[in-house]
Amino acid sequence: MLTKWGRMSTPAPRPPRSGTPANDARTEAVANRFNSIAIHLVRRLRRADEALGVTPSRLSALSVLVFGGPRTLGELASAEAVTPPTMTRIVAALEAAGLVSRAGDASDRRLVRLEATPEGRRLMQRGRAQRVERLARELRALSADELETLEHAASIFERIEGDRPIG
Amino acid sequence: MLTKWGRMSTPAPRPPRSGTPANDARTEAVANRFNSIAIHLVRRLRRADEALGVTPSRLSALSVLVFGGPRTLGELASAEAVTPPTMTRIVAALEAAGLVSRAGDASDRRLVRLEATPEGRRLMQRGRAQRVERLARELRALSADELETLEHAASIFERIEGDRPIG
DNA sequence: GACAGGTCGTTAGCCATGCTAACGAAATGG
DNA sequence: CCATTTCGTTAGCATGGCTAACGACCTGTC
Repeated sequence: MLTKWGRMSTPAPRPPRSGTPANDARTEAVANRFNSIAIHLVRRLRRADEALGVTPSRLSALSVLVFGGPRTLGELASAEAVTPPTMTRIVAALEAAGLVSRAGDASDRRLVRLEATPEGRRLMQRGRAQRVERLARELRALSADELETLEHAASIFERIEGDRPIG
Repeated sequence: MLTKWGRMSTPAPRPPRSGTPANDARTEAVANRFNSIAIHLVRRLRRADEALGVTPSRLSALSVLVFGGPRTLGELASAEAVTPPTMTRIVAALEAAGLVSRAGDASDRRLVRLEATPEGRRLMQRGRAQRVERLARELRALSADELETLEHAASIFERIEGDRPIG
């Protein structure tokens, strides 16, 4: 369930591996906990990104271009799981900031191809540490085992979400 | 770094337990990955909550009242890590929906005390499964070990964030 | 070649949620 | 009593979600 940090500290019981109702309750509890965690992480992220002068959604889109390479606006919208009008707006801001450049497509004149500018790339590199400094600082207090747990959990989430077509 | 799911699959090296630069890079990488995960989870959550007719931020605040008990508006804002004006607006919507009730405080007339209504409580219970059904469904494909990893990771995050005063 | 249907990105409008600035009411402390 | 602090609200702005509508372009069929 969606609730405050620390309120979900009731550990779910260990069910068998099969998809039993108890297992369903367990996965639901996990999903609820991470939904709450996500909301608070995004709020934290928003505050950290203020120092960079770029918002989380914009940086997320820029990151796709920087690390995933150039793509069309529709592909970027799909990759970021938002509608094209939303991405149009985000890209317009990135362009205005000189972080993304836009070009047509020779084979299909409807398409808008987007690419990170050198400045956009530099900002991703430079801002990388600043953006997550606060969270990273708190993660430093964790043991290596705990860090490994988080890394493993991150991989699980990325695998789940990675099922989506990248385009 | 903030990027698309599946792009952070490069495992960080295993550093020693001490706070070395390599460990700093590792925690930073973990922080970056979870920041990206959080953005996408919230987007997914937003779509799921549409069925309930209540937005994620509102449900998060309601959840605090339902499970954490009544509190002042300022306390709720603090618990949710937003400013009082923002919480004023969120609470106004919850009140309009009959999910939260407001009262004065006998010992300090400046204070506004908030409490979940029976309807708010019922909605939290009823909507619980619906809200995270999609993510929970995907988590069902995980092994028990993986679920345990996620549960452990959730507890770590909740501990980090739980350091904040609840008020 | 003509045309219907589909695709792409943009514009407009609406809503929600963050923030800051400003303010009035109430409480606190000297 | 009065200056300062605290609390919640209002107003304004920016951002980011969405849907609806539209024009430009592409594709497939006749």
